[in-house]
Amino acid sequence: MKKATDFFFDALANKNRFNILMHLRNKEICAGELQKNLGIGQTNLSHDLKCLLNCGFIIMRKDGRKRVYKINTETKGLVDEVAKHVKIYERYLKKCGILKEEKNGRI
Amino acid sequence: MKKATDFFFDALANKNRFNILMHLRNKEICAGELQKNLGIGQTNLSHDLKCLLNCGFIIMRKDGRKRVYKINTETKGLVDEVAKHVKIYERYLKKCGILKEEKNGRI
DNA sequence: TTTATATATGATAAAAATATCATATAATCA
DNA sequence: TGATTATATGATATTTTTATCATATATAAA
Repeated sequence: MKKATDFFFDALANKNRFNILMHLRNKEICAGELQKNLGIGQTNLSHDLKCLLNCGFIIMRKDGRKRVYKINTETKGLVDEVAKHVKIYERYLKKCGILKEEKNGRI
Repeated sequence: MKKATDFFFDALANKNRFNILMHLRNKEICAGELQKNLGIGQTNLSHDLKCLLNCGFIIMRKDGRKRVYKINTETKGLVDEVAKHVKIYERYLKKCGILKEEKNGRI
């Protein structure tokens, strides 16, 4: 049985979803615009936004036929914290040797 | 090409690896003891410890034929922060509906 | 009230991560 | 030195995650 921490990382440790959060750090954006900015396919984006929404990381309001998304305060704090840590450990992470260098690639 | 953030989550968002960090939050432990406490297989544990070590999240010292591991300060801060956030969002995460409820299971 | 735009849904294919297996090394002790 | 304990390594099987496809719905405008 999965625990809250498992769900937390399932939600956050996804490239597309984390990118969405990064983009929402300082402004509200509608789905279509996110799609253009991030280059995520429409279907994936929709699934990912719903996930983030259901998890409570972002909030949504309708504006005509668009849906406008905004990050919530605590999540913004966490995303900033993660970004900070990534910067600190960047050089180690990139030469870990256990984590795969490329998607689908050899170490 | 993977970026630092991708490696960061590859390293941290792994159940075993995050559990190891949780266990190392307040004390040093050797590999064998971690194995007993966490119920991870020897091989996996070894791979995971090496990963965390290479990423700079933990440090190691040899003690006879044992290897004793300790979390570093910044990582401890991050792990605590994550634990805090998991607590805040727990109820939402568990009923996301997009994230799978069980490994290998239906939503 | 038909058409267009914006986004959602669910099934499955494709890709990636994790666990397991067999074996290797390193340190200590008899 | 040979045996034992503690841990590491690399290849591959297994499982899980992510992307894609086909289609649906919701809102607005013509």
